[in-house]
Amino acid sequence: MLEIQKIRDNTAACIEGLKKRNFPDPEDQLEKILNLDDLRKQLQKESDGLLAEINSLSKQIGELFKQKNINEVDILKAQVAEKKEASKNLEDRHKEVLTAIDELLYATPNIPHTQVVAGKSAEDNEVYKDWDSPFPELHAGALPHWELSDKYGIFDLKLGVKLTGAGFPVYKGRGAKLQRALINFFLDENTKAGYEEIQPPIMVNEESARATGQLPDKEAQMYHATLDNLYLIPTAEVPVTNIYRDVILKETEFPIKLTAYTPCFRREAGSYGADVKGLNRVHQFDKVEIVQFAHPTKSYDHLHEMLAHVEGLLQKLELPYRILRLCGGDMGFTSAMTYDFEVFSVAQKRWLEVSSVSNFETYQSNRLKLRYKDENGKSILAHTLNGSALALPRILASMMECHQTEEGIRIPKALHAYTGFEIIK
RNA sequence: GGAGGAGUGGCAGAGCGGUUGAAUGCACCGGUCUUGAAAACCGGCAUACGUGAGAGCGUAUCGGGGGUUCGAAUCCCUCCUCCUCCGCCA
Repeated sequence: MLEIQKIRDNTAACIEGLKKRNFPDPEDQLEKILNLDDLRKQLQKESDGLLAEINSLSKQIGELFKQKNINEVDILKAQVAEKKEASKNLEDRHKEVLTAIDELLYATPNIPHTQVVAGKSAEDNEVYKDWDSPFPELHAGALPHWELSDKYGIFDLKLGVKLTGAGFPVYKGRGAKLQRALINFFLDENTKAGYEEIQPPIMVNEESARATGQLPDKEAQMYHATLDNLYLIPTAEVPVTNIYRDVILKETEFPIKLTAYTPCFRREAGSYGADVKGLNRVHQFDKVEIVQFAHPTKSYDHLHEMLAHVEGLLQKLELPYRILRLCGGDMGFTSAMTYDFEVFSVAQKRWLEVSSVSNFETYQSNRLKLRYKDENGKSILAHTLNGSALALPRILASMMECHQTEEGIRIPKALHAYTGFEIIK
């Protein structure tokens, strides 16, 4: 969530930023927050004063007891009782105001970076780096991945329906092996680039889900094990980022770079058509995530370093890609800047999103309470970043479609050592 | 799942109703000494919010939440976590 101090110091810039996202009536929203914060300060001042008086009276009572001056004690006790009543009321109001502020902050998205353009939807995204070579030529009768899957027996959605429900694919044979190969390939590449491999739990508690912003507003996106009040993670970002919840780092520890493979679970109801066909949108999928915790002055350097890393992966997979910088309206709620990677599927004649790399600046760390000490010993919020490197189903689909030949699906060279085969036929 | 024990500062560990935000040791930082280092000695060393130009002051926090009391790290309730024993089990 946003820092109130930042809103106070840069109100105009915050309003500008929210407008880029088409956030309705940002002036009103921020004003409400600031007014409530003023009220909060005033209430705390009153409450602290009252508590100080109570504390002081209690000490006096202690002294009087030692002196066996019981009559005086009763007078002071009465005073304390009175002040306590008032203090209780103040505290209740204080809590209410705090809750109200939180609710408003939860409902306010991150301020986009100044370079992010205004826009309403995907059409307004900037092409940051286009694919400038010809697209690979496919043979006549090239197929979309769901038909290729039937042809070569790569995954089985109907079987998933039998076992679980729609959107839970079953991978088979070389398809399953390819999944495993990709996971290992990505983890190895990420590790080589300096990311430490983490194997986190794939269920998290409420506190973790709250800290990375899945709760309260995106509750319906997550599978919830109600008996134990645990949530299946929608992305490794949740457990991995929470490793640094309530942590104060040393400035020298930056940057912290972590990578994790996990299954991801998303309920995402409400889409239809080509968007959800085949592997385009499923409820359970595998993803290798990269996460960085960075010094605020360096976070954009790291963002671009992550970009270059993901780009390298796509090159090794020999896929035609482009990089978009998302406009304000298409960016995620918590992001300050996001780049999307898209692979062009000649078979489907459209771009498929395969990775998203974002800088959250302090939006996440504020809720996480992830800070570092600067040279003056002051606590400063760190920046958090993450990206997919990479998500499996979309990549698998892209590879199937882009590398299909009349003989079968060609496996890019970089993967041969992992798959043990060079073609799926 | 059952029975018992325990959770205090970065770590270890006192305190078990009244100047205890918390002894002591270790670690860490600064200084003295030293050619340098070590040792020794001196000093510093939690977080958040409020307030103040600042020094500082106020408030809250001893696993989380609630309660008793004029006053709680200390008593009570509840939840969580860890340890020991029994049961079950990949």
